[in-house]
This record gives sequence, structure tokens and C-alpha cells, in this order.
Amino acid sequence: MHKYVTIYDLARELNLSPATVSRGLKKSAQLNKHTVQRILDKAATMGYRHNNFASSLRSKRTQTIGIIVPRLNSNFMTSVLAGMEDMASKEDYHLIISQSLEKNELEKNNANTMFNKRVDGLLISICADTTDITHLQPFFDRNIPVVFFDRSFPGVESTSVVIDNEEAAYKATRHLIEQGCKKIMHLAGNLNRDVYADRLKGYKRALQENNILFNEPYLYVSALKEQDGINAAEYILGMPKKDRPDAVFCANDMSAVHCMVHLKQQGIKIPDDIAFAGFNNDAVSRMVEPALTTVDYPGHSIGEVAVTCLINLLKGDDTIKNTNRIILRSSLLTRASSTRKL
Amino acid sequence: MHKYVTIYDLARELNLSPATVSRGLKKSAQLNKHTVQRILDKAATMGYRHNNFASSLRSKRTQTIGIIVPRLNSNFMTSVLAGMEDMASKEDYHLIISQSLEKNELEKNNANTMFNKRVDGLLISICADTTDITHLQPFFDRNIPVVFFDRSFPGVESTSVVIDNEEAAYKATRHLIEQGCKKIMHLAGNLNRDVYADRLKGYKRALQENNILFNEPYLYVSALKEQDGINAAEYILGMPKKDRPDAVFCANDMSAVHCMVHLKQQGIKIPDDIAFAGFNNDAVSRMVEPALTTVDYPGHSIGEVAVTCLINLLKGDDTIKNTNRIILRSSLLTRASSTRKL
DNA sequence: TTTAAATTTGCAACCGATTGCAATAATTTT
DNA sequence: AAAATTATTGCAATCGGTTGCAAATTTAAA
Repeated sequence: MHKYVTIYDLARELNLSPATVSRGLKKSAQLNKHTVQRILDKAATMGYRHNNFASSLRSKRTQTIGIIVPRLNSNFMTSVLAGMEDMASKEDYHLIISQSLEKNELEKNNANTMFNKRVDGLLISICADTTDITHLQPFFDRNIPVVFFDRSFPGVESTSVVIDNEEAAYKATRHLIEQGCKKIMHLAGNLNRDVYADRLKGYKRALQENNILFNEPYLYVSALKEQDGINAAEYILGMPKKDRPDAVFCANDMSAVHCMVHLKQQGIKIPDDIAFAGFNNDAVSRMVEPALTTVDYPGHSIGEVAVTCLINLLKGDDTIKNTNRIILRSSLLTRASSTRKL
Repeated sequence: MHKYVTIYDLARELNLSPATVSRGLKKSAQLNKHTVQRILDKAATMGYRHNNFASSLRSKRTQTIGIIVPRLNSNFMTSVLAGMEDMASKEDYHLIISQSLEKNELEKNNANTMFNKRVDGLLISICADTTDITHLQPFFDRNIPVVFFDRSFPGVESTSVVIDNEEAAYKATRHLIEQGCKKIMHLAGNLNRDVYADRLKGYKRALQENNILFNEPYLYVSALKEQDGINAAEYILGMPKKDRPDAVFCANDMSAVHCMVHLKQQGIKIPDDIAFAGFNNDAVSRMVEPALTTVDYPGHSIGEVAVTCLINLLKGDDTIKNTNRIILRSSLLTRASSTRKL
């Protein structure tokens, strides 16, 4: 069982002081280049490893960014994380990832853990049933930067990195209208989350601009999970035939796919009877038949931008401090589920 | 901007020594219960937060478990993580999660980071192109326990938590045979990974027991990704009709679904022309039409067991040290993709 | 009541890296 | 050659808990 090599061990071997070794290991310019090289060489041969605890204890920096997401289980989220990882490692930051599973309780716990682990900054996409962000207060109190991504919290001062959900939803809905649909239903998510509220707005705007009245029964709010898609399908099937929608715009792909599949099993033709559009461009959107029209969400970029933004805050860049909303472009991917031969 | 409260602050306020406060905060039995309560109360009112660095520096324990997975992006993996999280938090351990994206290079980096972060133990599911585990040597050298889960490494001494892939594959294949299929193809993953090698073995055993000769062209090895499923479909379509398989057993759901969908688009009837079975019980298996017969993989349990096992090792439980393979039960979920009306 | 035993609490030396300031050594300048 | 700079390196305090051992206090036994 090896013991850990410390800067004291190196110092002894090299006849230098620990202070010099410490500086040498980070290639301090104030040291003789030759000395630096000797230190690095010796460190390599002796198998020295930096001790983050000693370092963080003293310097009060951890080079760690905490990340809290609702769920890791989506194509979108993994892209976001990949983008974050890319940027962070370039700047020598590590990530600690945790998921709230859409439960406020867990989100609180995670925030607490992150705080105790003394992350230098926090990236968070808040979960569905979060109604206040007092659990982030410790971060605010100590000026630990927090950046929201994807789902931000209304009225918060921190920077958030998002897409224009209203616009994306508008485009998707308009596309359905252009395909000749007039009775468009919307499967919305939890309207407390601005992403879903905004998508609803975009949907309504598209209707309005095309002189279609918003029809309350065509709004179906749920958690957008597997079962919710099926329930929505049942809801549609329960309507008198003449009242059934001729298109459904869903706030995520998961619910869209399940709804679609369930309707298909009941003999409904997609897109001819009912056209479909989703949101996220998850893998399932390409798997289902017909392939699902959806909004391509630039996950990787969101991740990169969020980390960049956070690191700028850590560096004390004030120009970013004032920017409290960064909006990235998304685009509509038109596929067979909504393409009608007019 | 608040300052952090330390045990010295508490000690001063309470007229106690820092040592006593330290013990009080962890409810040491050697302290007077009343004193402990006073300490906890004061800590709460003063907003004391434990400093992990100081603590870890001294105690050489971090209460952190490192986790390296190939990809987070699957139902199976998130279940595993949820299971791990459940167990770990019960024992006051935190998790650091990272993904190798199936790249050995990244896996090495991640292992290195974990090591530098001084995780108390490591849980790892090795990636597809890992051929040696020298990057884990630092852990072995320092007796930091490593537990493999799902995908272990052949010949390694560490404990691994897995399912009986051979048996599961055997059952799936036998099921296809029972449905009357005789020309059964197998989409295998990277055969360097024992999970995939074992599934191939189980497949072969089922054939053998039913006097079906293993036919080389019916083995298709790939990375089992989206495109690979499609390629496999093309491969099948490229065969003379009479040689085409009447069933396909895939080593994961992703490839199965894409292969199925692609074949369907070419007019092949599932399950009548070709029956399908997958592996993992991912969400997509329930989404596709017809729903995919698959092997239910007890992700949550694997996670729980792996963590329990690791924590036992950390506690120095030797009975576990000798157990170097824990095998969990899996079961076959029969769905429409393989059910033939005989 | 005295003594032994058990219960509580404190002392002080860590853990390993960081950093302001001082000291020494090497170069330049006068 | 002496003085002034500049380049290198070291001293020593510090970060905040932890823990073996001793000291002090309380309780039980004699």
C-alpha cells in the first residue's frame, strides 16, 4: 500500500522549501525555469498527486462546478452535459452532477450538498414542482454565482441560458397551421415552469395570428411522461369525432410519441387524421413512425454557454453580470408526422 | 457577504473547546447528550456548515463515491444511478458521476479525476473499447475499493455486480424458438465486453439445445447504436429471401428498435415475417410498434447492491471481499414483437 | 468518607498546500 | 568596486476539522 507523496517529500528530495515546490508545481513565473523543471520531473518520478483538500482549504477555491438537473435521462440533457464538460475541462474545472428527479425535496438536498462541497459556482435547471428558490439563498448570500439553464426561475436576478420557447412553439404551431390544421391541441407541461408557460404562449400567438380561437378543451396539461401521453390519447379518443383535434403540438417528445402510438393503435392515421409535432429532438422522435416533427434544442451549445458564463462570473467579469438572459436559437425539424400532402 | 462559521466560532460562543464541538457535531456518544444538543442548536442558529476539505484533509476520508459509466443516456443507467443514490445517501455518502461516452481516453481521464478527488471508492462500468485497466492501478495500489457493475473486466479481482447475461440471452432465444422461429439472428455488441460475449453464449446454447445449428451469417456484431440497427436491417434485406432470419435477438433495445422500424418500412411484418427480442427494457421498447419483447434489467437493484457492496468494503467487511461476483436476477418481458399466433 | 471507576471535556499535534513578506543571490547600474 | 535592482527562494502563519491521550469532573463502589 503506497503512501501519498506530498510537496514536503518533494522538497526534501530536492533540497528546496515546500513553498518553492508548491510554486514550481503550478509553474510560477517567479521561479527559475530550471528549478520548475526539476520540480516537475521529480514530481513525475515520485508519483506526486495534488491534494485538492489541502489546496481548497487554504485557497478557498475548489475548481468545481455543481450541476443540478431534473433528469439525466434524455438526449437533450446529455448533450447539455457534454457541452458543459467540454468547456469546463478547458478551463480546468470539474463537474459534480446530480439529479433532482423532478422532486423539490431532492433538489434542496442536492443544492445543500453542492454548497457543502463548496462548489465555486452552480448550474441549475429547476425541477417541476419547485415554487421557491430559498434553497439557493446560501449561494446568493455568499456571492457564489448561480446560472440557470433551460428552466430558469421567474424574477430571479441570476443569469439564465435558455432558448426562446415562445418563438419555437410559435413556429411549430404555425407549421401545423400551414399544413392545413385548424383544430390544434396542445399538450403542455407544468405551467409553473416558464419553459412550458412560454410554449403555451407561442402556441396561442400562432393561433391568434391565424384567426383561430383558443379552445380550452384543446389544452391538456400534464407531467408529459409516458403515461401522460397515453392519457392524452384516451382524452382525444373520448371526444366526439367531429370535435377531435386535427393536430397535436406537444411540449416534449416523450409524451408526443406515446400519444401518437396509442392513437395509431386505435386506428387513427398520422398525420392525415391528426398531425403531430413535439419538442426536444430526442432519439425517440426519430424512432417512431411516422418520424416526429420536433424542435431541435441546441443542448450542447446551452451547456457551453452556461459554463462560459459561469466561469466569467467567477473571474469577476461584470459585463456578464448585467446580462441576465442569454437566448439561443432553436429550429424546427419537419418530419413525416406533420407533413400532409396538400 | 456572509463569512463561513467554523467550529472555533461555535466553541467560543459556547465556551467549549473546538474538539468538543467537533465531536458534538457528529453526535459522539462520549459527550454529554445535553452538550451535544447545545452544540447542534447553536450550529443551527449560527448557520454552521461542515467544511469537507478540512475534514477530509485530516481524516483522509471524503465520504464520496466516484462513478464512471459509459453513458447516462439510458433508462437502465438512470435506474442504476437512482438505486446508487438511494443507498449512498442512507450511509451519508455522496456521488460524483461522470461518463466516458464509450471512449477509453475519457474513461482514463475520469478515473484520474476521481483519484485526485480522493474518492473513498469507485464504481465503474467499463466502456466499449477498454482493453486494459491500468488506469485503475492507482486505486488498487492504494487499496481504494473498486466495484464493477453491469460491465466488468475479465479476470479482475474486484467484486462485480452483474446479471446472468448468458441465462437471460438463453431465455430470450429459447422464447423465440418456442414461437416457432428457426432462423434466429443475433445482433451482438462489442464481444470484448463480457456482457455481450455472454449474451452470445446464451444465444448459442439455446440454439444448441434445440438442435439448431449456429449459422455464422446470422451473427452481426456492431456498436448497437441507432445507425447500427439500420445497417443490420439493410444487411437482412440484402439476403436472398429464403435465407432471411425469421427472428432477431438484439443485445440492446436501441438497435432492435431501429432495425425493426427500418424493416417495417420495407414492408416486413413484425412479428410474422421476423420476430424481435431486445435487451434492457428501455423506454423505447414500449414505444415501438409492435412493443418489443425484451429483458428486464434490474437497474435499481444493481445500483443498490453495488453501493452496499462498496460500502461494506470501505467498512472492511471481509466476507464481501471474497465474493467477487454478485449476480442478480433478470426476467424476460414478452411483448407483441415476438408473440406469434401459433 | 475515601477510593475506584466511569463519564466528560480539553490539549495540542496533526493533515498538505498556499501566500505575504522577508531574505538571499544574481545582475545591472553608477 | 560599491550601490541599486531584479530574480529566486524560504519562513512561517494559515485554512478548519480530527483524534490520541490526558485532565477534570461526576458517579459508583468500598
